[in-house]
Amino acid sequence: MPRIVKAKALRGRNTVALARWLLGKHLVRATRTGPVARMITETEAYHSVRDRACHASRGRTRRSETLFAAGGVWYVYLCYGVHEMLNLVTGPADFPAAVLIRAVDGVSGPGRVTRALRVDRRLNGAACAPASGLWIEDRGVRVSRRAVIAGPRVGVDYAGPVWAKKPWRFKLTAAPANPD
DNA sequence: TACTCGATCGGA
DNA sequence: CCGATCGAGTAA
Repeated sequence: MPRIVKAKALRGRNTVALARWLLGKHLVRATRTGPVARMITETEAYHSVRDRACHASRGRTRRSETLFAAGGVWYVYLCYGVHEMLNLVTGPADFPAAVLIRAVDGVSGPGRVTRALRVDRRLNGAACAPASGLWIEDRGVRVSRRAVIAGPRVGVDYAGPVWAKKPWRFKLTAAPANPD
């Protein structure tokens, strides 16, 4: 049976480990007709002010403020003036880190994920919990180590070779087996 | 206030 | 390959 992932689970572990851990979990969106769940299939980690690809690398600003919250809230921002990007803030308070949801089952691309689930900046700073209408569930999908491929993050060349090359993007290579 | 550029996507 | 489209960040 589904277990709602609580904020506490997002505060202790390293962001990179969490990005991998989130694969196979379900992103759940409340709708008029009830919750819609999509399995997370691709993520990227953004970790600390040192990470030049992380929006917090320029310090605590109006936009990056959400990244400094304690893990368990959503960070949603507009990219290229067109696409809403959905991130899950991780780590303890005042440590800026987040995981970008790049794809869910059947929906490839971060801009498409938010469009499909009707997510926009109104959810920025909101809790990852049923109360906000957007949360994460563990539905028992098991993801083996070799079902995951790690690679460099997409579209962050501007961060310089050191950070652009970090293998902090995680993707399911094949559909993992479902329980039951 | 005046720039520049982006954690993307869809169409030429 | 290129345009869309707008807000954040920076410089001034």
